[in-house]
Parts: sequence; C-alpha cells; structure tokens
Amino acid sequence: MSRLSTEQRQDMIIDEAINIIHNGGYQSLSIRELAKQVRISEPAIYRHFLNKEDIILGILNRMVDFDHLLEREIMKQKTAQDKIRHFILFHFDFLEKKKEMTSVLFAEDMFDQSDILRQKLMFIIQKRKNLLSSILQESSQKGEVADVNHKDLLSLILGLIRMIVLEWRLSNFSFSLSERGKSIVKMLDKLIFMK
Amino acid sequence: MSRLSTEQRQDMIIDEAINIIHNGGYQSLSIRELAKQVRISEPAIYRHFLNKEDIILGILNRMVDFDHLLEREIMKQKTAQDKIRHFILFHFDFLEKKKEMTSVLFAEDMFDQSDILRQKLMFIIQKRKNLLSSILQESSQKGEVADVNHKDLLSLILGLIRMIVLEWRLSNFSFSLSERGKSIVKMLDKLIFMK
DNA sequence: AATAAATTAGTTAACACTCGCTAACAAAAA
DNA sequence: TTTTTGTTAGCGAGTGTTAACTAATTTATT
Repeated sequence: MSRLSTEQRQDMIIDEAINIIHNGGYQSLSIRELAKQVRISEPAIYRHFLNKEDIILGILNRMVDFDHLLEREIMKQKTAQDKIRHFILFHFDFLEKKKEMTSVLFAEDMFDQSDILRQKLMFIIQKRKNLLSSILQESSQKGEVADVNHKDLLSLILGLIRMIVLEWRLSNFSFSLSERGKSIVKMLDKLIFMK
Repeated sequence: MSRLSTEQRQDMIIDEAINIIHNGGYQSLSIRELAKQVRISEPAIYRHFLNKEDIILGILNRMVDFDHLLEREIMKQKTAQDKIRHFILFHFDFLEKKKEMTSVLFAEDMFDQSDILRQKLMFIIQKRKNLLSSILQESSQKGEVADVNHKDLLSLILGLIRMIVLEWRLSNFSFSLSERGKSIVKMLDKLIFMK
C-alpha cells in the first residue's frame, strides 16, 4: 500500500470505522478489523490516532459537520414554520444519502466506557436541541404554533425523527425516507401548526 | 454459597445481568462479571443457561412480562382515549419503579451479533405496535382523534415515549418521569384529541 | 425409617481466541 | 538528513466456554 498524508488516512479510517459499525455494530469495531479494511497494519492506525477513543471522536466530528450543514440549510428558510419543516426533511434527505450514519446515531454503546465521548455527545445533542428550540420559540411568538408546553413539543419532534429513522433501519432501509418525511411534515402541519 | 433451584438462580442471574448493563452498558456484561455479582463460579452460570445468548433471551422475556402487564392495565380502561393515555403513563410509571429496564430498552447493541435475538426483539416491538395501533383505530373510528396518517401518528407516540425516557436516562434520572408523563398526556390531548 | 443410587448445582483449572496497544525497525518523502 | 508513514512481532489482559471432579439434594429400594 502506498503512503498517504495523515489527513487522507484519517478520513479513510473514519469512513471505514463508520462502515464497520454500520455492518456489525460497535462491538465489531476492533483496531484489527479496522486496519484490515483500510489495508494497513494495526500499528499504522496509531500513527494517525492516539487511541480507539480518538477514532470515535473523529466519528463524532462527522456529526458536528452534519449539524453545520443543517444549520446553514435551515437559515436559508424565511418563515419559522419552513425552518421546522426543513429541520425534519434535511435530516431524512441526508440520512437517505448516507445510510451508514444512522448506525452512528444509534450506537449509544460507543459512549458507555468513556466520559470524554459521553460529554462530547451530550454537547452535540444539546446544541441540536437549542437550534430547534430557538426556531420553535420564533414560530410560537408569531402565534403559528399550537399552545402547548415547549419542552414537550421539542421532545415530540426530535423523538418522531428518531423513531422514523429507527423504523427505517429495522426495516433494512426498505422504504423511501424522504417520502416518509413528507408525510410526517404534513401531519405536523395539521397537528401543531393547525393548518 | 448455598445451593438454589434453577428457577431461583435463573432469576438472580437475569436480575444481575440487567443491573450490570444498567451500570456499565452491554459491553460490560461478561460471564466473569456476572458470575462475580451472583457469587457463583463462571461454569455454574452454564448450569442454568445454554450460553450468553440464552441469558439475553431471558432479559428479553422480562420485556414480554412488561407487555403483559401493559396490556392488562390498558384493558381496564373504558374509552379508547383513556387507553392511549394509560399506554403512555403506564410506561413511565413502570420505568420509574424499575430504572434498570431503561438500559435494556436502549441496549440495541445486544442484538447486533445474533439473528435469534434480533428476531425476538422485532417480534416484541411489532406486538407492542399492534397493541397501540388497534387502540388508535378504535379511537379513530369514534372520531375522537385528529384526521392524520395512522402510521405516522403511531410513530409519533412511540417516538415521544422513547425520547422522554432517553432524556431521563441522559439526565441521570434527575426528574420525575411520571410527572413528565402527565405533561405529555396533556399535550397529546390538545394536539391529537383536539381538546 | 435407613440407606443406596441417581440427579442436580456447584467447584477449580485451563482451553483457544480476541482485544487495544507498543517496541523496534524499514522505507519513502520532505 | 530528518521526518513521516509504514512494517513485523509480541505483550498482558480479558473473552466465552468446556472438561473433570465434588458436594448437596432427591428419589428408589430395602
């Protein structure tokens, strides 16, 4: 195998790590298997990452990248209502193109053994909640949204997105996620926007 | 340690297995640790279970037990609307009393390595969905519920329950789950029952 | 009721295997 | 010539599981 720059190798390693988790769960992510897939030796992995935890940190950064895309996409929308719609639809459109990322979303066992990873995950989740929360508030001030507890509505939307993605995974990705997204948005239009 | 009947030991072993998963995640469930907690030797575990998979099957049966309780509780209710309310509240009341079971609910990695376990889990999930789905249909026929896609509404309710429990876990069980449940039910009354 | 036989629930020791990670060294690139 | 990316070999620790044996309990027979 030829020599590559650290940046290139790091990307390859994280790509493969995500693939391995996608195919066999986090338990099947070993340095041995990872090295095999990347076609380098195990110690070579350690040239580019401090340890296994560091690799998972790299995976988490892919989530951060997604959040940046998400935020940029949402800010394109004018009305608060459209922002919420696109918050949902963008999730589904992205995951439909990158199935493997759904595994990362649900591999909660990755964080059981490490405080650093757990903290980083909590931070990401909190940031995403804040984003949706601020839009919800904006929409609420304009009187567009149903008069219900804010926190509960936040959990409803996030829980709904998560559940649809879980169903999609368990069905072996057998339906169109973005089509389902449209149906979901329609329902929310009726229920929370009273349209 | 004294001798016990298989039934008693099996219960002890499954209890401890759930506790271990609760405290350190599924990764920390080893036969070694399990035997240590039950205060018997490792091979003694194999007197009561075929293998590790068999132990997890035992954990899954605790979920089945819960479903039986749930179904019995729901059937006590007269109106379809009350059945849905209690479907939610019973989940929260039960989990508040048995925190450890939340870990089982979210330890999806348990099922990554075994087709048998995955199938059993799918079966349990499907049964629970069917239960809620039939009540929803009953409620819908009476014209109590908002006119939205059935499947989506099902995902909304199940996703909401799941998300609240996840938030409770991530907050280290720092709020009253049943109190939150009441707030959730209120919201759903407004949104889907149009009250 | 006492005792022998069979069954069950436990033990210690060890198996083959996988894990994350490192020391020591080689070769390519800067 | 120095730095960077790779290699082979191997470490200590942990994994699920089994073989071989022992002690307690249950059952059957005298």
